[in-house]
Amino acid sequence: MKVPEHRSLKEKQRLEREELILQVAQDVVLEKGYRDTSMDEIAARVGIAKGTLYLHFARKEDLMLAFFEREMQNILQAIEQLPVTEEMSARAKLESIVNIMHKDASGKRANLLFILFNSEDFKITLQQKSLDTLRRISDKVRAYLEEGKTRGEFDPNIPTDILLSSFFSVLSPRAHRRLFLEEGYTRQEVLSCVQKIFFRGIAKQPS
Amino acid sequence: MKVPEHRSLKEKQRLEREELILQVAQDVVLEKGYRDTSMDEIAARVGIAKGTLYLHFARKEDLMLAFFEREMQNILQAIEQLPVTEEMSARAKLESIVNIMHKDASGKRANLLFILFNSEDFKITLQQKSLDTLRRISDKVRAYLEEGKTRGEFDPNIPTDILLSSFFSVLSPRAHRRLFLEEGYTRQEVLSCVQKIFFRGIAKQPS
Amino acid sequence: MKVPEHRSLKEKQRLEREELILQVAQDVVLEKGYRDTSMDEIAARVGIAKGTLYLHFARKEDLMLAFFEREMQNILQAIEQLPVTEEMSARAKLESIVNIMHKDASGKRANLLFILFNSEDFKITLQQKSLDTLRRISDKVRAYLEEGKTRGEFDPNIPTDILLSSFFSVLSPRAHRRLFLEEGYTRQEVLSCVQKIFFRGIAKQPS
Amino acid sequence: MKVPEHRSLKEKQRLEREELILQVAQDVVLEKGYRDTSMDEIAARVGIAKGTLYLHFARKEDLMLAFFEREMQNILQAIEQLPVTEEMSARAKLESIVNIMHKDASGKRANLLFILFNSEDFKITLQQKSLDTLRRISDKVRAYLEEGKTRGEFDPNIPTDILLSSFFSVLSPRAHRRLFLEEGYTRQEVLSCVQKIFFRGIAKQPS
DNA sequence: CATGAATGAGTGTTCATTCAT
DNA sequence: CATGAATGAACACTCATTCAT
Repeated sequence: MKVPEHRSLKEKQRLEREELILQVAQDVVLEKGYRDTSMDEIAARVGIAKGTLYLHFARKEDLMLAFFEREMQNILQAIEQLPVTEEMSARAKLESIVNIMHKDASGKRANLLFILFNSEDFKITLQQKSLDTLRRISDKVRAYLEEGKTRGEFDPNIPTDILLSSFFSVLSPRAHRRLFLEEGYTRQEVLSCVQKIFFRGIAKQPS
Repeated sequence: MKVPEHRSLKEKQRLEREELILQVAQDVVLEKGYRDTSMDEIAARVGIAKGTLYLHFARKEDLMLAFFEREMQNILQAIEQLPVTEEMSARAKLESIVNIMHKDASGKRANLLFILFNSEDFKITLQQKSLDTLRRISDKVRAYLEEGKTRGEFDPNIPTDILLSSFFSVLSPRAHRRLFLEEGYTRQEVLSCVQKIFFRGIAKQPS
Repeated sequence: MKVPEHRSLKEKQRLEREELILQVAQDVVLEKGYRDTSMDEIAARVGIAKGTLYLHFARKEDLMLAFFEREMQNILQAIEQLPVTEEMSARAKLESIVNIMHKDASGKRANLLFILFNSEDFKITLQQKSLDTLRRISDKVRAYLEEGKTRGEFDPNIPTDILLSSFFSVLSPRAHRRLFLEEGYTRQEVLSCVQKIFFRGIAKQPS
Repeated sequence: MKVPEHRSLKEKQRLEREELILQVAQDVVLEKGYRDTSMDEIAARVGIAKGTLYLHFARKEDLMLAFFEREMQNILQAIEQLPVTEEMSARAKLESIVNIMHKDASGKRANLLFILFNSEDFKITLQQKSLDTLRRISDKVRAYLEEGKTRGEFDPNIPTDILLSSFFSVLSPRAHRRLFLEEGYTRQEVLSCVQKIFFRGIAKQPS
């Protein structure tokens, strides 16, 4: 009995520390970007030696990928736990997804994902590991878009690929960053307008 | 009289070289990204010494800023030279602008702007220098958006800031990159669908 | 009575483990060389914690020295247990020694000694600890060389030191490695030729 | 005329510096071995910045290879410039080669070659670059060994490969290091004895 | 003005060694 | 006694920037 407890204590501490590292790494990446985030700085901010960092993540890449993946997992889980009923419209379902993506109060999550997503270096990592979670999220959205088309909610003349691409580009929280940060709009306000635009835009046209 | 002429000759050569540097720098950035573009490589490709590069641009940042600015200038000029007549709808005018942004056959221009716009390092520079041209382009778009509202083309209930932000996010050529590169759509096809979505989305609703 | 037994049991276990460590260390060194053998890997292969390794050997050097010494001890013992009769020629005795050095079928032993003997790092250790066993082995060879001289087998005009040095350089199994590995000669073949050369070379000249 | 002179001046300085780097690198390698020789230390001892080192040699490997190759070239050249006449015996020719290999008063050259030759890391480099010079030297020796066989000087029953391997192992200056350094023998003395052993050993046996 | 050699701070990563548990 | 997490010095290599010529 003793050993398991002991182990799980250590394991718990390990996970806590790993969590801390991920948190710090996120902060630094948010401040400085992927390239300018050095393992040195992360270690220093966490308050551990550089070598210790490498005990948790064998490469800088892995660390970055870890928190990217974690965020994607969070999103995917939230999406999968969404209460979807038959009578809900496709639009309502997609709006729930948008809400999840924007939920993070500080907007950190979205920024982070965006930074990584567009980092020249990270893209390579991403391709190599071909993140499954990413695909599953986008498949979910695609499924709802197609559902909307068959239900007669959305315009069937626009290819689903293009709808998907548009969904992520307009509704991406990053896209409208400036509005919150500099222009004083609330997230809610922006979100509701942008959704309005998108869903009107893709709505099935009265024949 | 002599000296000025001499000077202006030199000045002309200087400008020609500067132009060449900017061209080369663009190519390299397109190939390798901001961070992986080294001053060495630019100098080598231009065929001048590295020191000479620094005679034209005191920092790497400045060089990058310069060609960013130049592209923006090109776009601004094209926008300003657009043949706009009174009877043209606001939508038609905005579509012309979108065309300009996408015109560049290879998509080079758009890629370039996007790379810089999202480069971790360059963002800082951009904020510091607060590019005037950028503002003037966006002012132009904003003006047309507002014109559309007053003309009854666009929904007056959506704040212009949000329309603007949406305009740039959906219509950005970069947003839909994957569709050309991996999914086999043509630029034209994507563009026309995305425009349809956007303009329908912002259209004034029948009361 | 109890405690000593207990102790000796523990002591026995300790020695067994030490033996195991030495075995594993040898294998790794043979595979990867001195420098690329990490304490981590040895510990992992033995199945103990890294800290435990340091309970047995305070430094990496010491561990390496230990198995070097052990091999030398093995060789020395084998040499000392050689059945030497009065009527055996000095040459026959020396040939037995050569056989011992080459006996190890796989050539492991010889490779190992050579690796350590020529390892940049290890040489320092070797000098500091000035391995006694090494000297005893070479003393044995020297004794036979001198015996050969007095018996009239070997040329008395060549200083024994030089004979000794030559003995180890020509007859070293490592010296002819390439011949086995790349040229397809058998160990036996090479050995017999090389011995022929050496013993003819040092034979007393007919006056 | 001016530019060429200028260039050749710069070029001369460059070569001088490169020479200095090679010298220093040799010294450090002799002191510490391949692995423990750091680029930092070489730079510091030369009195230049680390970056400057990399201006001359793009990798540590290249620097090491450069002076290895240089030494081999020196030896090869000396061998090729040897005055060989028809009536010279094969043995005489081979002795000249041995003399060249031992000529270096301090024995530095030989040590250096040996260190590199047996460095775990450098071997890889050597294999990749498959040093031509090395092969040409050994081909020269092999040619003389075979000449000796056909002339009836050397024992035709021993495969030339084995003769070659023995030649380099017995006659290698490194093999007998200890004798000079610790036992007080002169190079000349050792050399002459060792040659005697080798050439007697390989001599054709009276039938 | 043009050059390009020189700089040196900075990067990710490794690994022998220590020590609290 | 055994553990293995933590350390931190060390390494090869890069590149924007400077400056003597």
